[in-house]
Amino acid sequence: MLELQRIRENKEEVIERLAVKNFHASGIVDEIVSLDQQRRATQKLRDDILAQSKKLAREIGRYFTSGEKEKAEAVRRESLALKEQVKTLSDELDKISGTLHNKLVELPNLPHPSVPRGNSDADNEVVFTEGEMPVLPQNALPHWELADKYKIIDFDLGSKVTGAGFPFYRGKGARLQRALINFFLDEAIGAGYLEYQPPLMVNEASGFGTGQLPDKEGQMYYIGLDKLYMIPTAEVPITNIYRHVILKEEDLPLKNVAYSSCFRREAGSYGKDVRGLNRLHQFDKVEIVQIQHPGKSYETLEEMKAHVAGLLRKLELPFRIVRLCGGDLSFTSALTFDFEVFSGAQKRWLEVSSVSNFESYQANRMKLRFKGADGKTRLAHTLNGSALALPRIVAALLENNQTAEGIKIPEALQSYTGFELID
RNA sequence: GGAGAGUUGCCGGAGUGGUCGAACGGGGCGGUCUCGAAAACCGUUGUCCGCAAUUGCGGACCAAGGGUUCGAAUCCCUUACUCUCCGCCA
Repeated sequence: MLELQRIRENKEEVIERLAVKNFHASGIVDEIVSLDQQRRATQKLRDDILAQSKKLAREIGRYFTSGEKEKAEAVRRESLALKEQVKTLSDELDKISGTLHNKLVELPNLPHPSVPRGNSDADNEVVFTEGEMPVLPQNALPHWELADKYKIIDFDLGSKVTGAGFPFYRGKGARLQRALINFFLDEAIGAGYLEYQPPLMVNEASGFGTGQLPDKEGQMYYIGLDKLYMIPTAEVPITNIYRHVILKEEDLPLKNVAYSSCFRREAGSYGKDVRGLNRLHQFDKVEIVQIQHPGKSYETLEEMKAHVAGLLRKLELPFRIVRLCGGDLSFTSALTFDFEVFSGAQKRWLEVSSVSNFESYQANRMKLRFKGADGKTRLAHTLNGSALALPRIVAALLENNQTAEGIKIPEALQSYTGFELID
């Protein structure tokens, strides 16, 4: 949620910046500014009458205690008239505030000035590339065939037991999952992150806090009986730890890491994008989250990028970093860098991480603040990044490391898997 | 799932209709004292909104939401959560 003051004071800039996200904001911004004016005027009216009414109530109290019942009765009648007015004005104020809030929540976050214009992932800007492209033989297999060949992932069995997009990992496939999770967690802990194991379901307030609700309601699994949402990422529970919290400035930055399964309905996905491990309804991910001082959040974004790059380097995967264009940027993000690994047999780049700065957008929704040295309370900045999501890493590892003898496990991972080869 | 009790400020904990934003204790911050520290003593201590904008004024907030009343932390209703006992259970 954008800060009202910012909209009020920089109306034109807000409209221009949102245009980069292909969001036409002029109408709604005008409405917001006008609703805000109405709200303030109405509150002034109500508060004045309320103050008067409080004064009378105290007077009645005093007359009662001193036994002057007739005087009390007279003032009571006077006060009764005010009551109606207060009620009317309060209802009006609630209505205006509610509408204002609903409008405010419809506005996406402002993109950072460095975000390029564009409509889709085709317009994203490649900012960095590293690693050697795999040279595979003509008959190289895509990962879903390798998974089947070595009997390490069973998609059909998942379909039978649950549905499409819920695979079983088996034998060395299952161990590889565990190894990656532990490797990613250990790396994050080494970089100063505190490990959490979060709940896999969250309530509505948490879904709202990080911005999944109401925007992406249809993308989450919902347990109606208990009104709980399956988490699409650990970002949701981990960031919401700080909902309605005022931190101390010296506590910043807070660095948390969590492994969790993630659940996504992925309504509307189709085709080669969903083949094999490319897109699943349930997958595993290690997520890093930071709460940072507004003046330092972009340094932190760089630090998080460096962390993710380090992981891919250790896994010996060729990768590139992409700056998302306005059209591809999420609703809540100000600046996002995607990490993509090259999957040799599919011959395509697969997104394995998304590192974002949300500035104060999520913090404003969940009222996450910190008290500065000057005693003033300000919104903090929130950031998060996948470090990393497993399925596409596994896809790239399988495809890129396939040999006649089997699939080679990168050295950094061998102490975690306990084997060097999947055969 | 059944029965009962509870949810108050940074923490503990009073307060059952009338200046209660809230006693008292602890903690934090500032000061006195001291070479310094401790102790003691004094003062101070939340968040949000609005008006005026230099210190000022008004309103809201005692789990959340609604109701009764001139007036509610205090009474009523709904929801959430916590605790105790029983049941069930990894």
